[in-house]
Amino acid sequence: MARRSDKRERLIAAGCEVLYEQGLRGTSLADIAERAGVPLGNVYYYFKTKEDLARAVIAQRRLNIEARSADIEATIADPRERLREFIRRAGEARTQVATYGCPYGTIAQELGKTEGVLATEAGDLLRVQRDWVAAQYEALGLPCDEAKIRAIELLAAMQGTSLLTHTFCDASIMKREFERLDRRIAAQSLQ
Amino acid sequence: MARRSDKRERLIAAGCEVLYEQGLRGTSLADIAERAGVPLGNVYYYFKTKEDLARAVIAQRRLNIEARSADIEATIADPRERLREFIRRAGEARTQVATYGCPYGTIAQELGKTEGVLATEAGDLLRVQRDWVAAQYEALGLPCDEAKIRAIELLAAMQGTSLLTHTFCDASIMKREFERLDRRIAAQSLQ
DNA sequence: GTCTATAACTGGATAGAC
DNA sequence: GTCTATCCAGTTATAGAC
Repeated sequence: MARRSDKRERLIAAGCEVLYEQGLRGTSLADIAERAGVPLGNVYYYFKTKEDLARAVIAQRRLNIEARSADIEATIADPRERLREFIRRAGEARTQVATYGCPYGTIAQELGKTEGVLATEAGDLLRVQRDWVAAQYEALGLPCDEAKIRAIELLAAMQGTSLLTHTFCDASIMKREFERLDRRIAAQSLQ
Repeated sequence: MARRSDKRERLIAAGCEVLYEQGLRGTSLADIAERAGVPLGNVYYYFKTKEDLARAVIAQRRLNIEARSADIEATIADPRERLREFIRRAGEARTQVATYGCPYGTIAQELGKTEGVLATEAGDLLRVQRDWVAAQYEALGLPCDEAKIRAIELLAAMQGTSLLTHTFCDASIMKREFERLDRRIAAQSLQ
């Protein structure tokens, strides 16, 4: 009867967690199956290959990013305040970041090295954020090129801070630097 | 007669390359042995385990960092100019960074996720750079705490830029952002 | 649709000849 | 010291019973 089950969703959710914690190469399908409470062999009914599951996990992460952006857009009208909220929300994850790194940056970096196909989709996780940030800068009156440059500058600061926060296992780094970024945005003149 | 051979050095050199290109988890001992021109089984005469070889590779990277710092110190007296030279030299690798990421940041991030023992030693690659940069800021008259904060801020900008350069495979990002950092240092007032 | 058993393969590590 | 052959554990993936 092709009755529905939530196994597929559970596998994706578990995959999100474990891939974040251990990276793709450090994770076996058995790890994911166990976390999801699904027998190993059953995974292949829902996903043709490990790469296929990874792709679904990345797609889910992307949906999360887009949902967050949409939520900020729906509740805040001023582009500058939107950027500040974007920074503030990212900064909330600092305890997790200190343990596992940025969920988007770490996967983009790991997969960017070798996994040809997945590299692009993982990179999109940063690309969509760059585009959204750039759109806010444009809305603030910057020309398209300059907006994109500023977006990269902001994302780079966030990603680099996350990397050091992770490497030094020190959430206070992220707290301080993200507050600095917030102040910079608040005060920034956009000639 | 225990005659010397350069096999150990070749293995470390090959390991430096391959680990940078593929990450630790993406690299087999066979990969390294092949690149070094050493039979697989022979690797174990020089290194007890794969982790042991990785540790030697990281130690080599650290020596490279320290040699570069020492060289800058020996040729440039002014701390501000030393920092600018530090940024300039790092920026020279931008083509490689666009392909494989920062050799220090990527390994720190990968090993920081799971490898307990190696994580610390990989993290040291960034720690020694932070300390050296902080020492230059101190020499410029900043108190110890503030110098450390500025060092983290600078390294974060460099690391984040490297990550985006890698993810977007675009060396021009690194060129532009590192030049910006250089100008910022040159103009920075240190009250 | 679900699950067990297992095939096929990869990769770290060792034994032992030379 | 050097190298070949091989063991063994873990992992992806499949076959086939239920």
